[in-house]
Amino acid sequence: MEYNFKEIEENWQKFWADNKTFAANDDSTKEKYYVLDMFPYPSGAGLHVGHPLGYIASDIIARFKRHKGFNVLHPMGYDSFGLPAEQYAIQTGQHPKITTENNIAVYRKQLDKIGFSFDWDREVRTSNPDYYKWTQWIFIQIFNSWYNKNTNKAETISSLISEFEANGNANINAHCDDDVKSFTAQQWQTFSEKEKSDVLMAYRMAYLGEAYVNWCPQLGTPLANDEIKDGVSERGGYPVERKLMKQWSMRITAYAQRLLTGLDKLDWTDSLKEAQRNWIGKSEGTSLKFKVANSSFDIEVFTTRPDTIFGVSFVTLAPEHELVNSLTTPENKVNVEAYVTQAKNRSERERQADINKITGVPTGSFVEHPFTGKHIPIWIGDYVLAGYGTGAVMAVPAHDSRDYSFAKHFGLPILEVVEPTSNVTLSEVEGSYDAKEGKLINSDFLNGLDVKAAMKKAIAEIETKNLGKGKVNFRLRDAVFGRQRYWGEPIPIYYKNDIPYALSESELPLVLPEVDKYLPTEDGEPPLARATNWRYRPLSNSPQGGENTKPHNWETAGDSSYNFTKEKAQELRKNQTEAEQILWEAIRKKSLDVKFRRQHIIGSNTVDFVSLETKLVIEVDGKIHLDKKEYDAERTKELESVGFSVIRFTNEEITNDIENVISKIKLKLEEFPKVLPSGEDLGGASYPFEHSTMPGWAGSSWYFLRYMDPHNGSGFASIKLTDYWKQVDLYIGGSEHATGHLLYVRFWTKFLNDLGHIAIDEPAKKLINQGMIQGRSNFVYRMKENQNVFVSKGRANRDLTEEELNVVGLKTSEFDLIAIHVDVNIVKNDVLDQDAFRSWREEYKNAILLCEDNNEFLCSHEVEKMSKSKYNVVTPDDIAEKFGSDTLRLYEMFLGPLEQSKHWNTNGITGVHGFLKKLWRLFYQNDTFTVTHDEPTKAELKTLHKTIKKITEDIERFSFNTSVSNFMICVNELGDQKCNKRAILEPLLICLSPYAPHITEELWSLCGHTESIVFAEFPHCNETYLVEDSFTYPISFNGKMRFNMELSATLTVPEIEKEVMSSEEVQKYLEGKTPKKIIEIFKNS
RNA sequence: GCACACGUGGCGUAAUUGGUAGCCGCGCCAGACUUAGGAUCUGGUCCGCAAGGGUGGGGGUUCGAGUCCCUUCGUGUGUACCA
Repeated sequence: MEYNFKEIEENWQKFWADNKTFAANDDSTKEKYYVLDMFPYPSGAGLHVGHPLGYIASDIIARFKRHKGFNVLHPMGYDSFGLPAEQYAIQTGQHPKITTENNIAVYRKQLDKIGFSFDWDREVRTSNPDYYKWTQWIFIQIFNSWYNKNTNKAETISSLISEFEANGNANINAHCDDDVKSFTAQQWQTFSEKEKSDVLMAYRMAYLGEAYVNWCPQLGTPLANDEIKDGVSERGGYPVERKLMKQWSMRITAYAQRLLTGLDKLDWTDSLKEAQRNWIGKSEGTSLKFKVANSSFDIEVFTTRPDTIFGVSFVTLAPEHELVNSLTTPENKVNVEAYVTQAKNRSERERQADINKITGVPTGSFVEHPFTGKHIPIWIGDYVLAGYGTGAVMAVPAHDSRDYSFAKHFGLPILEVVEPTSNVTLSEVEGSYDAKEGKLINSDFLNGLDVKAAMKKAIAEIETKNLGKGKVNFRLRDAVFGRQRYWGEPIPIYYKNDIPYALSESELPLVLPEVDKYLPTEDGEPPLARATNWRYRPLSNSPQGGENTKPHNWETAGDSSYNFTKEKAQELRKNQTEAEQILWEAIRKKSLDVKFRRQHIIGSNTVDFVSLETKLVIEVDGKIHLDKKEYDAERTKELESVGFSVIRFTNEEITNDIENVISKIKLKLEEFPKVLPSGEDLGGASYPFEHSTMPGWAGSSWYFLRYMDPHNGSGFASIKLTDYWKQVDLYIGGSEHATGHLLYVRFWTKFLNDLGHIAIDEPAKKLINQGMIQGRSNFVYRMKENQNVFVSKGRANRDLTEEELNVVGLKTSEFDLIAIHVDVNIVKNDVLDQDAFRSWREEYKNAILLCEDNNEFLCSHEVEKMSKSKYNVVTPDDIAEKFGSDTLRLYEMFLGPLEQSKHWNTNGITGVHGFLKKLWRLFYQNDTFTVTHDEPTKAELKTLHKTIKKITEDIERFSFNTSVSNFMICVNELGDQKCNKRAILEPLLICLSPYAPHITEELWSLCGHTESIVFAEFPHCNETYLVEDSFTYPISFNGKMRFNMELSATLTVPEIEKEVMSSEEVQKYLEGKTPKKIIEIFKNS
């Protein structure tokens, strides 16, 4: 029987889905194993063959661990907020929600086809209100926290407030804004609410602050540093400029040191850890004050080379430095102002472009050298960054290349203070001598010391003289958290009298509202400002819901679903039950002194009766409610969470004794006195929400936790489950997230750990980067002279024949060619399918193709990124269609080491497919399935156990390409042995099943098993089968192998040596000489 | 510029710790079965007739180096005025 992969794969995929084979168990005695994949953004282009690479690898591990008896958590979901869907929405008006849902459907279909063992019941989507409710909740925790440097932890803001109330901020050692003024407890008490808020803002971990941001006008949003590539936006390639904006930011810098030291205990790739280290950019140095001559100002600089203090020949300030104006002398005023304006407007891109262009102006002021008292000029230069260190440097041109270029350009003095110790002399050094090696010269008390000693002495001297102190600086900046965009999580903040307040937990999720357009408003406000009536209404004192006001926490905020519920409510009002009718008349007649509404919408519920003033809900439970106890309880809980109380009556109670019911209601009303709107809230005052949304990294910074408890309605994940699943044991993802996502997720994990919400402080124990798969594009050459003529690659430089010249319509063979992309799917091994080419596009229908002598048309090729526009996209679906998913899985692994980047090329795929066919054939004889119970031979056992050993080792070191080879060797050997024995083939199927799950399930069930192979125990290697009777020893002379000798494996070392030395061959190579040394090497020794 | 990674047949690659370089697959060559093959199967395939030589180049450590060290060239990735 043929290997019918299509049928087999569809059947087993259905089986796994129907039986929920891969559901992880939250309550298991098995050891847990958590394998996580990179969170995909569902783009419109769907998956190409590069995407599944990591997923296949992680799936192999997940399946392997199941065979090894682990309780495996292997989830998948979508990072479904993001720019592309929004850009598409702007262009087409299509709601990003719809685009996203469609894209997800495509992804899901593609993923299912590859046979991944995901637990789909745990799927999460960051754009789901159920999910982002908790993203918002975490934001509020961060907002309500400050970083205590004494405990080296984030703590809740209430501890800070109590300290302020008791002692002011004198004893507080916090990671906060630099310019916080000190105040006493008495002063704190006198502060207005706004003042208090402003002070707290300087301490909050999530804060609203003025910051220079990388503003991208085209995208209408600021971008984080890691979203900019080469001075333009990573997405779309738009220019980026610097802009001072009020922005939500996160104090990730508080964690800089912990993020750095935490790397040491992580089993992550070195290159990735290195990238994070560089990004955090710790540098130890000294901050040092220079007194400005004839003035009371000091300039504080940061330097890593305090030893070169005597080499300072000028001081440079960043154009944004706060002292620029004060230090500029009248005669320099015009120049300085012009320079500062120009520098401020210079966009990031311009700065990138003329990186070597040196600009600057003198201020006319001078500082005094702290040791010599000499006057040193103060300059302004944009090579000094305002945001790093103190925004000012002491320039030592002889020993810093940037200072050197600046000094050379403006003719400033260069003072040499370090003499190299190596064999170069100072005069031989071109430019500056930056190395931290050498002896100090021209440096007073530092003379003769080497650089290290000089640094220590200089710092000591600086500290005794109270000029400054040792200081550590980080390159890492606080992370900008606000995006002026629509398709993201709303930031759960509203403004009352210009003071930002966070929503309370019960008011979450703050659902993304509907807008008419996905563009900024005319006033440049973010798209959310377009949402009419989207304002905060305090729940405690204003009418909620109803026909005219949409509740602010209306789920999905979709008009359609709101209208649906509203219509439903109207309908119910018209079709009241008998009991409802009786009660309605009663509560209206009996003057209860409060106004009731019937069938009124509160949140996502329609309640039977409600008094909005007293927040009392009356529910009438018909017969149907007998089976809906749980639903009712849930509903009550929900209503209570937004401040309502609920009283229930059955139909019978009402129809039998309405008086009793009314008195019960009266009693209840006394319990809950009327809350009348008062003061500024009278009439249901409302406040504007924050209009910016969260960045893409918000939702992805904690998704690994949500998978542990994806349906939890009362928390982001229960502590019981986060304690059980703990950390991700293996994460496979691309290195492109090194300085973005992977840093932020570590930050949030540490934060949640500080506050005691989770027990771990690092998200993933082990991390592997899968390499990128690049596309391979094909080109055809088109003649410029005659656009209808295409020339095969080998003909490009060859003259045309007489006949061809006629056909083409040229007089001579002189022509120019341009290469144009051609769909790789109509090219095989660079040979063009000519018919397919003609039908590919209308304009090529009558194309003239000048071919090689064998009538083939050859294309040229190039390695490029896979993209639609290059016609080089190969989708996993194409491969699965032609060869099956098992072949695709094996082939992607076979391509090379997981971490290496590679070019997509299907040249070898037939080999892999052939292997599966060979495997299939082992189970069949003359078209009938035949496996015997015969005793396996020694050779067969050796083949099997050798393979088990190799595969186990390979999987454990993530060497998937070599295991595919080993499977091939095994099947080749078993084929030679004509082996069809159950005792051999069944263990082999288990070994192979993580790699090729469908074919192995099929053969496993054909072998008579009724249980899925997924949980079959992985076979163990029995070393005794690997022992040999004899061994072929290689004999080397001077390290070079010359010949082999087969000897019995039972021989002892001296016996072997005797045998070898007495052999004729050895004598031949020795040529009568005596060997100096004889070395025997043994396996595993 | 700096940091990291990587250079092995015609190609993708293998050689876990320094110990027989080239496994497995593609491609290619030859053969079998075939009306036919882009199907299937079998055999061969680093270079050289051989001795021997071969892991980008040069040097070193070692009895022995693809593997370790130095240097140089090339490719890729990340980062960029971070004082």
